[in-house]
Amino acid sequence: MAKGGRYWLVKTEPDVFSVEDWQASKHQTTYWDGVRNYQARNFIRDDMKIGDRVLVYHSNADPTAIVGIATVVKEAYPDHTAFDAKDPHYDPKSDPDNPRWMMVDMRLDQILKNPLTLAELRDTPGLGQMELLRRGSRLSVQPVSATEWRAIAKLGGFKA
DNA sequence: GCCAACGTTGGC
DNA sequence: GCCAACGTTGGC
Repeated sequence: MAKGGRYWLVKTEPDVFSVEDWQASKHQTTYWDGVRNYQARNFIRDDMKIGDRVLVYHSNADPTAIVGIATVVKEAYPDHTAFDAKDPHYDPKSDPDNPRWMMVDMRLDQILKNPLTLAELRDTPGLGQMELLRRGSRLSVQPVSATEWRAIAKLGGFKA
């Protein structure tokens, strides 16, 4: 893994694709489709690199929590689900010759034994600046600082 | 370029 | 299920 890699957090709704679903997938690897927000797309397209580490967050869940950690294993390529009229994330404005939406592949490394709930994260000193905790934050792919990553690793009992 | 209307996200 | 916050669309 490249040193100096970046850290990220991605959201998923467990009713749609849970960390358990992910673990059951081949080689614990999946493509991260369905991102339909330009800011998140830009992170995927421009900044996510092989070896970057990723926090996996369950949104619209009970409880909402960081539930796992993952690693980027393939860099940005077109999100083909945008071209599929039957796909829930279909976007007729994404032209296959000039794709609007991108995705990366990620491998799930670990499901946390103790999920870190949103409430718990809010109570953790040093995480005040985290994008996830910002009021009204909706970014589904967001950067995490090295400091935040270390604090969360300590809380979650995984190696930073 | 402004901004109202609309659709979506996501915590609670 | 509610609803606040947000992003996008489209009329002007």
